[in-house]
Amino acid sequence: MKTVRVRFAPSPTGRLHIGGARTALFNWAYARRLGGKFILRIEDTDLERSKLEHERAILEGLSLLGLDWDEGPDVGGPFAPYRQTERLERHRAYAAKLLDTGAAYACFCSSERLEALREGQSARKEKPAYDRKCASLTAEEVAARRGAGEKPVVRFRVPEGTTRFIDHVRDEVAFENKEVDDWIMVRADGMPIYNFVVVCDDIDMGITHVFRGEEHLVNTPKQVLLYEALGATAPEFGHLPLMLGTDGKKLSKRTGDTALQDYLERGYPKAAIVNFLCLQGWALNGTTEIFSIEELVANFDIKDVTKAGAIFDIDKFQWMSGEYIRKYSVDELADLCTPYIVRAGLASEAQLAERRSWYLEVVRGEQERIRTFAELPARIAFLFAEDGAVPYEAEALKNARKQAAGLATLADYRTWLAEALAQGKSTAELRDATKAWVTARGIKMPVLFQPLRCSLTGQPGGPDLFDLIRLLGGDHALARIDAGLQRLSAPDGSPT
RNA sequence: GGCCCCAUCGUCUAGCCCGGCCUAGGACACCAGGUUUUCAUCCUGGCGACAGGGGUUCGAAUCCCCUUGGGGUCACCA
Repeated sequence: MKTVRVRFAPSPTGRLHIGGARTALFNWAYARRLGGKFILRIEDTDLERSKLEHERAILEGLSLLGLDWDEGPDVGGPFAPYRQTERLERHRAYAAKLLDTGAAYACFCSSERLEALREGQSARKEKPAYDRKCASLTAEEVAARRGAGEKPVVRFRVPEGTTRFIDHVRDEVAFENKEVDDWIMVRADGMPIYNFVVVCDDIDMGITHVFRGEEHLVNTPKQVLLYEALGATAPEFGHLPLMLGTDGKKLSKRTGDTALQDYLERGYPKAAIVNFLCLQGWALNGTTEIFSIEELVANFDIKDVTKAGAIFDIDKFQWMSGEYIRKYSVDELADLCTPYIVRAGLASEAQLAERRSWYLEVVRGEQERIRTFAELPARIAFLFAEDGAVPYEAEALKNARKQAAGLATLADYRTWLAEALAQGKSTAELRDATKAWVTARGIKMPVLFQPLRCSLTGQPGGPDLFDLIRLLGGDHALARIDAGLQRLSAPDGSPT
């Protein structure tokens, strides 16, 4: 059994697409499961759009997800280089060989002619295809036109017949060759094109399995034909179902974030991203939703991948993210959230470090309420607000005002609390004593707690109020109650 | 439009390859209760699908065909 060699071959023309991340993940898992090699290759033959910064970002994204590669542009390997533009010599040699055997031919048709050709075809409702005008040029003609300075493209001469290949996701797929156009392998400027280089490099790098997105399914016959023309054995394929937007179409910016980076910035834990990606087209056993990347590796098989496209369900993703958030220790979660708090401008990293134990309490209080790291700042912003100007959310205000006796109760409680605080009551004592105080007055808990919560936090929900009083500090809590007494009686609850 | 791929709850899926154990299981979302000082967490319950039609078979979500629907792709992009 030959060693499995799979690759992920992104083009550095933008940020890492979330679908690309899943493709990488499945390739990686397949290699790791079978003890094979996972190779990273950069497809940068599109000189216009390829950028080194994109390449760096992509590598970084993969690393963050915990995917490591055995060979690649940064780590090298036995088949270096791993950037396609650095392999031009090899590609040229293959092209020359194909030209030599007649499997490919030079084509001098201009872009303009091709465009006109296509226009005419589609106007006549014919399928757009090259008319093979240059397919029968003699060697002499080609040489003459080259000599005259004309720059031809190189086209693949598609033979007759039917092309079949193994697809591990959907069994065998077949295409009639007559449906395949005489596609361009090399541009007029000498730069080879994707469908051509990918085959050259996969051959040179000994790639045994090609798992990629379903949008490449129609490219496959072109490539398989090329393997045959080159006398090479085609690898086995596996076309992964597309990740769809809520409109049911290929995930695009129209319907949601498409870049891995977007989700990282939105504060989804990496492990949650990996876990969720697994579920788009694959299932561990149908009942286990939460599992680790190690479990993926131990159980992954390309044959178990679903055939149908999967709509990216952000609701489920957020739920899963929350599950991961709750699994962290408070300490870890605090560290993970820190950048988001800093970015929101609530506090600097140094300030949070200074008040580490306070910060940990804050995080502990919100851990079961947030689903992403990025949700924390908005939830705790009230802690950093001016006592007299805590923003009141409409819902909080409504809840507070629903209590007819709320204001009077809060006023009385304010006096009682000041006294209790002065006595140095602990949080637990304060909590118990307050409940006793409420009970003694013969009123329901919310009568006090709603206006109190609104005054203190301005939010309709949140952690235990006595934990909050400790976090705020007694003086601040009292100041906020004083402000609340005023603001709750004002028509719009605005700070005075 | 041609070609190709696909088709189980609203969504992600298990089951399908090797028909019976499926009165189709799980999860998210949603709804209703419970717990709670609120929100959240947590717990309980509910809603909810084999696209349609033909076959094959004692028996089909599972096999075959057709229809319908959806998607992908038709570049000197990848």
